Amino acid sequence: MRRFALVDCNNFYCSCERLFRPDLKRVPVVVLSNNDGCIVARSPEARALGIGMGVPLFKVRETVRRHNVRVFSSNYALYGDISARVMQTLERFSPDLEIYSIDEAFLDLSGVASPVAYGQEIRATVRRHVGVPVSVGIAPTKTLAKLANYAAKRFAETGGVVDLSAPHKQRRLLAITPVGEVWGVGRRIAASLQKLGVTTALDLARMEPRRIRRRFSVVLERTVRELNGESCIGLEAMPAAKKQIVCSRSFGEKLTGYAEVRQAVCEFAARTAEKLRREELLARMVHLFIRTSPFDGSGPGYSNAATGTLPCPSADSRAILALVTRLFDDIWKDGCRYAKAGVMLGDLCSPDQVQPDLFTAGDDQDRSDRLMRAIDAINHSGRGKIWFGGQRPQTDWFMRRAHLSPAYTTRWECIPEVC
DNA sequence: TCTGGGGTCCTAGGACCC
DNA sequence: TCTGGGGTCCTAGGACCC
Repeated sequence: MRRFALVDCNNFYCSCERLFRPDLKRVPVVVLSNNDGCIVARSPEARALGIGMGVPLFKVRETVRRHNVRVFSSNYALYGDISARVMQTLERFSPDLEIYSIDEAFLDLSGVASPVAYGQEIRATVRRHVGVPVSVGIAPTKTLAKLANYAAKRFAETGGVVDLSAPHKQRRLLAITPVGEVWGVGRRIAASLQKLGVTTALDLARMEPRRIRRRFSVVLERTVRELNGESCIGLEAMPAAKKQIVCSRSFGEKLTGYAEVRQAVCEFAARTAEKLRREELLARMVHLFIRTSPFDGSGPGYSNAATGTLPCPSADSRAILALVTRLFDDIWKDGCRYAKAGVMLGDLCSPDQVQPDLFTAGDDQDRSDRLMRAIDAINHSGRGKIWFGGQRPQTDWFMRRAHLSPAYTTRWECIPEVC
C-alpha cells in the first residue's frame, strides 16, 4: 500500500527560539512576521492565553504585557539553518522526501512494516539530533497525512504520531474535523461549503467528486478523492524550477519622497536579481508595484503596478534595475504615504534555453556574468557590500526588527558559550 | 503609532488564428 | 433578418498554501 508520512515541526519558529534559551521552556513565546507586524508563531502557552494566529501585535499588547509573553522578531537566518538540519535528519528515514515548507516534509513510507513505531523513531531522532519537537501523520494520501498530523498535534494521547492507514480510523477522524482544517480548503471555500451543509471533513469526503468539480474546481475534486484514500497528489522529491521570484516589503515607516521610495524599489530589484542568479535562472518579465496602506486613513489611497519585458532574458542587475526605474517613473504619484513596494521577476528560463541576442551575445554576456559573479562574491564574503547607484541597502525604510534573537548557528560572534 | 512575505495553481475572458 | 466552430495563448484575478 502507498503510504505517506507528513513530518511537521511543532510551532517551529518558537521551538527554534527556545533551542538556545532553556529559560523559555513552558513560558508563553510568540514570533512576529517581518516588520514586527503580526504574530506568526505561538508556543502552546501563548495559544492558551487566547493569542490568535496572524493577529497584529498591537491588538494583543495588553495580554503580552500582563502575562509577560516573550516576543521575538523573525530570525530567518536561524530558522533556515535549523530547518536544514531537520531535513538532513529526515533524509535518513526515507530516500523519497519532499521538503514542503520550512518546517514540513512528506516522506514516502510505502513498505514500512510498523509505521507507528517508525514515526516514533523519527520523532525521537529529530529531537535528539536537532532539538525541536515534531509530529508525524501517516496515511495513504497526502491530504489524509496532513489530517493525521493535525490529530497528532491536537491530541496529546497520540504521542505525536498518528497512523491513518485503516479506513475506519480515517472516518472517525474526518467525522470530528471541521472542513476548514482540510488541506486545500481555505476560508472562502469553507464558507461556500457550509452553505451546502458541508461542515465536517467527512461531509466533504462524502460529496460526489464530479459535482464538486462543477461547483468548485478540479483542485477541490482532488481533495475529495484524497480524503477517500485515492492518492492524486504525488511526492515531488525534485524541487520544481521556480516560476517567479519576488522581493517585497512593508516599510518600517511610511515613505513619501520620490527618492526614498525609488531607492527602496532599486534595492528590491537588486535582491531579486541576486536570487535569480543563485537559482541560475534568467528572467524576461519584470513587475513592480507600490502602494499605500489600506489601513491608513490619513492620506489618499493609491496602488499601482507596471510590468515590463527585458529585450533579452537576463540576470544582470543593471538591466533589471534600469527597467525597474523606468517602470517606477511610470507609476510614481506624489503626495502619498507609501507603505509597501515590491519587485517580481517572471517568465524565468535557464540560460541554456535562451536564444542569445545577436548584438549582445558572446563577449558582452561573458563580461556581464563575470561582473555579477564578482559582485555576489563580494557581497557574500562578509567583508562589506557593494551596490549600484540608486540602491540604498537596509536604511531607515527597512524592516523593524526590535526583538531579534542572535543568529546562534550562522554567525561566529553569536555562538553561545557554555561556561 | 503599530496589520508579513513568498510562492503555486486554476479559471474566465479576451484577442487572435484558420 | 441573418452573423461558425474550434482552437491557442495570454492576462488578471482569485483561491490556496506555509
